[in-house]
Amino acid sequence: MKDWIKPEYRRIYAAVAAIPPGRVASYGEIAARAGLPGRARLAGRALSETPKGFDLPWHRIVRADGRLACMRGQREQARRLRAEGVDVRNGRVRIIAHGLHHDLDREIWGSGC
DNA sequence: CGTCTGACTAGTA
DNA sequence: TTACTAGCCAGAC
Repeated sequence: MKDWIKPEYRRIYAAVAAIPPGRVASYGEIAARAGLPGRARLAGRALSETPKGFDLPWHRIVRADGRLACMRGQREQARRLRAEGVDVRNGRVRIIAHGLHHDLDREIWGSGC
């Protein structure tokens, strides 16, 4: 079993684990938060090789345009996201509402424009 | 070494 | 909206 994980991978896993339930983040966003800007593919690779023992919310990672990653568990990903209250329609989520950049709560409860 | 692949992204048409 | 491009970079061969 793999014991030594690259520091970059560990930071990526940490960034993924930091995503709150009901929110989603893109691969690029994860990479940036891990101190690896512009390396979205690395985030994807890291996630595809998540070692056992890392119980990460992988379903909260989507592509930059909101579409779910074209992978084996796309359906499972949609199911888990919906279970967290994320609106998934036709294989994509609304980044505007669930992305980390946007604070939905503030929009609802704030003073508006 | 070179080449291909991929859970990616931003830009252009 | 989709399709294609260049840029990206770690593994596998």
